[in-house]
Amino acid sequence: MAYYRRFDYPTPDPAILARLTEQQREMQERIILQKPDFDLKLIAGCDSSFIGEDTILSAFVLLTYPALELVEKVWHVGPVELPYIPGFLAFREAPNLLKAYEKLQQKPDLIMVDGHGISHPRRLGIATHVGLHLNKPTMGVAKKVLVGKYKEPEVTKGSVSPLVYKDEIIANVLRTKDNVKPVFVSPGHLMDLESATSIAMACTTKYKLPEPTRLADHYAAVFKQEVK
DNA sequence: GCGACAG
DNA sequence: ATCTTGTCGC
Repeated sequence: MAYYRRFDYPTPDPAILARLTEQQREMQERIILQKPDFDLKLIAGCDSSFIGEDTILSAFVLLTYPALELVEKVWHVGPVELPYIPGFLAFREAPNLLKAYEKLQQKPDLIMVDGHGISHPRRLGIATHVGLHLNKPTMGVAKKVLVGKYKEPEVTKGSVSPLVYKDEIIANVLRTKDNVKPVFVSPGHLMDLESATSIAMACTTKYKLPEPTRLADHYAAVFKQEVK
């Protein structure tokens, strides 16, 4: 079987990739990056985990802000259509993520997504993709870089360093815990880099991951066990 | 042409 | 993402 670059993923149909790339280019025109005008009271976090090869479980948690108390947690299981392809993660995971979102009784003012926002080759990381679909403020918190270069931030919590791509700052590399690998914070949609960075920091307690993402991660694992 | 590559 | 034990350091 043919493989995609150095990964063990089947080579996707070039025609399909061309279509998805075009779709991202169209969506790119609708991205709005600005200081959010909301009064942040409820913030959501989401994450997905896989159950087998082509079945995904997505979880959403809803927290109060700035107290960060859990008020709701939901999940949804469904099939995935595409293999993982760097740059096209949203087409694989967003559909199921959105179905889980619909199950929330209350809707958040902002959604923190695990993955990148505009720190993507075409500015369409999963956080931006989801924000455009819901017309809702979103921001991304990723554990690894996708594109861009940066200098390692100082090892103390709170240190930041810009992630630069094509002469533009597309994210902030944020140290959320002393001597622990930093996270990459970027605006998704209806959001700006500065706000995203300060909110990520405000949501960080004693762990590396900001609470919305950390709890979504946690419950995704818990729900996964219950489903099995 | 050779690497790099979210989850 | 996922497969997986012990181990080093704060």
